[in-house]
Amino acid sequence: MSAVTITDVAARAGLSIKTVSRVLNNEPNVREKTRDRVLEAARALDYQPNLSARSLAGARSFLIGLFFDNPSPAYVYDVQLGAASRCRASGYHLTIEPVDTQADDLERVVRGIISTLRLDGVVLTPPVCDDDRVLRALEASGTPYVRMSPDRDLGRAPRVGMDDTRAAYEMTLNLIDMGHVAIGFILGHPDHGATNLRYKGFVEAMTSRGLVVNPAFVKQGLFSSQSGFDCAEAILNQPQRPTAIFASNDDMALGVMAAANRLKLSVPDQLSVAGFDNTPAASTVWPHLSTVAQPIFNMASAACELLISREAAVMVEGTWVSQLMDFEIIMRDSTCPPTPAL
Amino acid sequence: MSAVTITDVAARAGLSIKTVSRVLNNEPNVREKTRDRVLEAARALDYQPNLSARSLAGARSFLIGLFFDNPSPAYVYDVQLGAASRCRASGYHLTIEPVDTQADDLERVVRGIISTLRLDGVVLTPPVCDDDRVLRALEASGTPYVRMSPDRDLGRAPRVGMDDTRAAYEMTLNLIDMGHVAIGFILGHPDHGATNLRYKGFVEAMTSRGLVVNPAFVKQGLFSSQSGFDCAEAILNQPQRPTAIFASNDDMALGVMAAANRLKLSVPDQLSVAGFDNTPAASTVWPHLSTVAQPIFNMASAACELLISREAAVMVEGTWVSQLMDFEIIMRDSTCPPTPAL
DNA sequence: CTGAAAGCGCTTACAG
DNA sequence: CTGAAAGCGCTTACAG
Repeated sequence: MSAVTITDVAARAGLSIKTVSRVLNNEPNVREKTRDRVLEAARALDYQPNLSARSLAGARSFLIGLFFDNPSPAYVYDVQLGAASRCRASGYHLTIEPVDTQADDLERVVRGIISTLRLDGVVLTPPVCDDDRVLRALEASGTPYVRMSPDRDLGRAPRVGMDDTRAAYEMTLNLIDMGHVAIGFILGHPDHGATNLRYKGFVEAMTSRGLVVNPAFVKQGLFSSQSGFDCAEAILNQPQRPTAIFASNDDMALGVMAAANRLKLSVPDQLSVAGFDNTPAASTVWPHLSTVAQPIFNMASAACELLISREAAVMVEGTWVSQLMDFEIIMRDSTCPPTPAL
Repeated sequence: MSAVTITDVAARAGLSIKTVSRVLNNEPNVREKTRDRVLEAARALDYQPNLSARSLAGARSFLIGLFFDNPSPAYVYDVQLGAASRCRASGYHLTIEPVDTQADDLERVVRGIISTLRLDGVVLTPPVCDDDRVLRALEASGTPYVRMSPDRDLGRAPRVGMDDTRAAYEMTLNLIDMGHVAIGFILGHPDHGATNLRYKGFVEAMTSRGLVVNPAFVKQGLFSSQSGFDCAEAILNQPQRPTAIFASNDDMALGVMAAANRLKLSVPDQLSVAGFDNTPAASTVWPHLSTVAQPIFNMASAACELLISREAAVMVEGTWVSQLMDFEIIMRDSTCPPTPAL
């Protein structure tokens, strides 16, 4: 039962608790020698500050909240690892709050969480980051928050993200450089902001290399595996076929591979397939899927960094901080140069 | 900025803060009328108790910790949903603590977390639940904890889990009832307790129906997709082939399907494949995989229940509480009756 | 059934 | 550069 308090440390060091507090909080105006004495006493006693006491007395709770609502588990998991690692480095802890963006009482729930926990900051993942009720509750309470990859209202609050357009652009370029000319594209869900950004990158890459986007090879999907399957069937059941299909997420790409299978088209020899997101399934499926890895871990840890440093709490020159992280293009076995027509 | 405190509520209700505290904590000995007056004042003021203050003054922190180390994201995600929902129902919150069971300073890290946060309880997922250093740190601090599906030392602490043997037994029975007689089995990683339990269920089901387990159809896997692939190749490249293969987890089952594909065996017509775990990939792959769904959400919420009710804190008749939850057998498209030899 | 006092372990002003 | 006092918002004994 460790009941070592700041008083014990002060007694052992022969100093006041205020001085101990100063050292522990890295405040200035402490003599080197005094500092060492405190640190040594704390170590000897294995002192651990009581978060509740710090929180009650001070302005900080050392708690950061992560709000999410059912995006993919793998996404949430990476977010948590990134956020937790940044938090731990500064003595913060992460509380997770699954919320239901469909719920009527969402605003009340969020308000309750914020005020009981006195969170120092909140990280919002899609689609929670685009929910007006959540943002309002946060703003009303004065709780700093950072949005990850928001879709709408980009200037409303601090955010971290990646450049979807450039990523789609580079993936497309990879396909073109392999020799593909006829490339199909499957759009994501029309409600998601990323859908247009990714398509834009695809079109820009094609255009930049003097290739035309064949409208018969572009279909509207919904980000689901089934929609990828349906779109791929529609594309591949035409007299003219593309030699590659770029689906704007991995789930749809898996559907494309299934459709190719059904049509006895072998991947990648007869059809190259590329996805986006680098989900776990991408490296489980056969052949392994070429895809774009989002910097999820880094985005989450950057979000916490902004919260902990309090950069997320202040506007600079009328705008909120906004940070784009580097993605990664991962070429695996589902793509190869097109087989020359025999 | 909501700064409504218990004092405000007391003032509005014309009562002392002690009485307000009694009502809010559901303590006995309060007149019905008084209770109503407090509740109304609290509602009118939109009062939210300050967790830090409650925690500092009282014996509880209203914080439950979830420790995990890199099992599958989908597993962790379900655990979190189950745990968080049970916590929220009682005004508790969940902090997540990714830990590294390979780390040298694991014990120090765990001790630090426990004492700064003053956790009311901890939920441990595999493999953290089998790490002696973590258990020791928890025990030394007197923090109640519940283990989810532990492998070793089952009597050491409270735990929740499922009956792996019976689940494997029932899945095997399903295969047999479809008409399969020659059934292959791929074992899990030798270090995992579930490996033997699942195999036991398989053998018992075969035996109970008077079928023999052909040793040539049983291979040692490692729970990885690649190991499933290798084992399946070994099994299927023999003169005699089983008509069904039961892999003891989904990852290996996906490897089996890939191997079948490579050998031009169509699933399920020429080979039925079953898995275990109901991972997301199981319902993404084509054909959808028949598998066993672990009651992960329920296990996690039961674990929190035990912590919140404090049942996890006391031994009864020399043993810790232990709870087995119901699993679910999910038959999808990767299994069907064997095709009669032509 | 209700309340006045003390105290949980820290940090915040304020002195010196 | 260091410290004594007050107080954060609750709950814990203890009275009545």
